[in-house]
Amino acid sequence: MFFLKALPTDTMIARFADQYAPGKTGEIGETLKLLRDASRLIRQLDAFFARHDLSQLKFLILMVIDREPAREALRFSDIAARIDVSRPVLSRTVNAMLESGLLGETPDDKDARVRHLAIAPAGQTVFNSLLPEYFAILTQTRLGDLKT
Amino acid sequence: MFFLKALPTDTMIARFADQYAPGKTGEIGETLKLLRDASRLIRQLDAFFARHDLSQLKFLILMVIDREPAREALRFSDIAARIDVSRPVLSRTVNAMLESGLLGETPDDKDARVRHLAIAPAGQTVFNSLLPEYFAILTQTRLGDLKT
DNA sequence: AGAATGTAGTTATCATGATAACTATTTTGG
DNA sequence: CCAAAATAGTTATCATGATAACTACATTCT
Repeated sequence: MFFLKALPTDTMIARFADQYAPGKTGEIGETLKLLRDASRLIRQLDAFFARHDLSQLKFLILMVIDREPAREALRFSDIAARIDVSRPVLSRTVNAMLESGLLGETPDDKDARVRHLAIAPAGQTVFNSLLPEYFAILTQTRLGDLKT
Repeated sequence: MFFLKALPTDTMIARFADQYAPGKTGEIGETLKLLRDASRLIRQLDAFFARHDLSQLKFLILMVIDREPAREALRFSDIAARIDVSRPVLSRTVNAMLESGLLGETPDDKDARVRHLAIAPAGQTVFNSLLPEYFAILTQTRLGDLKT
């Protein structure tokens, strides 16, 4: 993600927008500001995960398995249903996490296509160790509260 | 961008967060919601630009040149100063826009390294034609107002 | 003047997102 | 029971973001 460093001033927005969305200058400014703040937060999170040889997606995969109360493992398709990412990317990422020992895999007895994916001990350790800073970043950097 | 489809419930967040950021459950939930909504808006914008053979970055480049009141062209480094993107990506994108006729280039008389980049007629036409829908997307999809 | 430093932008390489088309397996329906 | 359709996941290819290291030109300092 990236975005404008300096947002358009309301005057600029009005110059553009009055013609197309009259009276919505303030609303557009608000939305642009939130977009920019979101892009900054995403960057902070990406940098944080990269420092720990992880990525947002890998972290989310650990999270959706971990947060499932009644189940030890999720199927590939269950993970896909919970995270808004394309299946090929999920496939690639899950394989990398199996390689690096963050996840473990068991086959299905009934259906040879299905993969059951669980958090491996190393993955649980990493996940637990990152949670505090993850929440710290989320609470420090409230969207919409950043200064312009 | 991508994100969780279903956000963690407050109960889940509390289960994770109370240990690390006690009492901040609501705040964390808010931030996650905004992040998710931002990621959806970014997707909508990306899809919109892709339909018109453009990208967010190309559109922003046109915008920062267009919005400069006193100047016809900006230097490469001026554009880099206004958009929060890496120079190599900017370089690649500007070159593509020159190729496709959205931008025009003039050299600097004093400094052979410098490129002055202006919006070409075709670029101006495209930019003007996309503005209405761009603003429509920004106002329709207010961040934080999307339903969960 | 000429070496050293600074500045403008590029090249090379990688990471991580997407879609389209594919293989393999299971289920369905005549 | 077997062809057709549905489902699970992968492969191939591309788009677009990043950093590190580079080239080329300009400026500074002795």
